[in-house]
Amino acid sequence: MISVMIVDDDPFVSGSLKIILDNEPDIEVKAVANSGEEAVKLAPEVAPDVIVMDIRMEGMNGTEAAQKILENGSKAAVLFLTTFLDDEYINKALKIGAMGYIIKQDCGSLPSSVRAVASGQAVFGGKVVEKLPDLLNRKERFDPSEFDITPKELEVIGFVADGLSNKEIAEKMFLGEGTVRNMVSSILTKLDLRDRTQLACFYYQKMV
Amino acid sequence: MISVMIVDDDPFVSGSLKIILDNEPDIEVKAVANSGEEAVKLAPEVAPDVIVMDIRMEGMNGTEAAQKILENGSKAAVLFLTTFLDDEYINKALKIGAMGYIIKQDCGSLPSSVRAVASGQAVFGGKVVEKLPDLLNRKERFDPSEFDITPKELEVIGFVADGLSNKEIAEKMFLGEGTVRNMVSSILTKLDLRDRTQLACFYYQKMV
DNA sequence: CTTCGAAAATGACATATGTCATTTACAAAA
DNA sequence: TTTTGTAAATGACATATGTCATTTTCGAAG
Repeated sequence: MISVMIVDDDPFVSGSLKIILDNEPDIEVKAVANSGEEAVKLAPEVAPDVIVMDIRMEGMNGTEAAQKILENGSKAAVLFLTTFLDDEYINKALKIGAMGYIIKQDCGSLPSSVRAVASGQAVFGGKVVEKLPDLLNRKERFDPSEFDITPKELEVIGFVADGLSNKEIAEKMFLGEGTVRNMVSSILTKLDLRDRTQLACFYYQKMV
Repeated sequence: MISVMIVDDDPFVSGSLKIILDNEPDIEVKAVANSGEEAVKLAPEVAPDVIVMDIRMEGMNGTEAAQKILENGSKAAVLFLTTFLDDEYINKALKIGAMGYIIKQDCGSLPSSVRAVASGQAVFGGKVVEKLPDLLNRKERFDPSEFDITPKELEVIGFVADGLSNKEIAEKMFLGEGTVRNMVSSILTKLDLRDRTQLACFYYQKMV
């Protein structure tokens, strides 16, 4: 028997979820919390196997609540429900160790998702997983040609973003240190940056 | 009733999987293929809801076979089995639109994973999902207390990673420039880094 | 061959940076 | 009160960095 706690600040939603899950023979809804705060309070005494939680809530939101709960030593698998496909939320959810992230709309698959999560697998809604490859492959939001960045300069940028000094870059590229210095200078001018640290920041924020 | 096709070049494994799945009342193993090539052939006539496939196989491997099958118009949800945690494979699997990626070892959860996949959710083995945040944004968890990083130093790190100079940081924090300089120096020593650019890189790779 | 132009290199310079030893300020503990 | 520990600041120093003007190299175009 899988014990579940439901967390949603909309009573209608949490009620519906309870009905859906209680209808399953091997799932039992042990508690329903109407806020993140309440969930944090209830979690230790209820000790559910799975927490089904809305990610958007008034007051303490889902990720915050889940984080607190997990910090408090709960071994529950957290399954987030959301109406939105928000990269931010996905990232946060993954970071705090959530075991699932599915879309409210397809609540028909909720029971099987709960079971999978309870058995230690991670579950993501189909639409969510479609986004993963893009996130994985770090798409560039930056077009080097727009700024007249040459291929060699692009290489230098990469090295700077690896934390290498001009001297080290020079060795890697078989160039003089002064040359690299000039190239960095040229890059900074083109990108309107001040120093190599800003260049590294730019790289991680806009390029990678 | 969920129809399944099993693909594994090890007859013992595919046999075991068949037994496990056939034991479920709502799952039916319609076909067993012993190679990627065979799977590609069988898929159109079997038209399974779910394909449970080993990712490492002689000849055509799992991702290649799955790609072919999906290209041929199959609407099956592909659930990969693997003994390894290989970033390469995860990436490929996600890219071609696989709906699951779980570890052979925990085959106990296979039925619930199959159900979840069949209902349109994506499933990842627990160990796999632990890797996702890193893959998603190259961030490992970093515990400041491990390195005796003080809260104020943490703030400085953030400013450095915004590309601010020591002077600018000093103004923001109402400190002397020299003080900030010392703090940066202290941080670099603690984290075993050489300069602020490396610190910025560290921030984007390990923190945030 | 000569000319041309881009890439590479050099040298000089000002500034930012990182390290270190030392001092000051200040609050908590004795 | 004095003592003590820590954060903050200072000053000195070597080095790295970024800018700029200039020169060299070298291959392609004439």
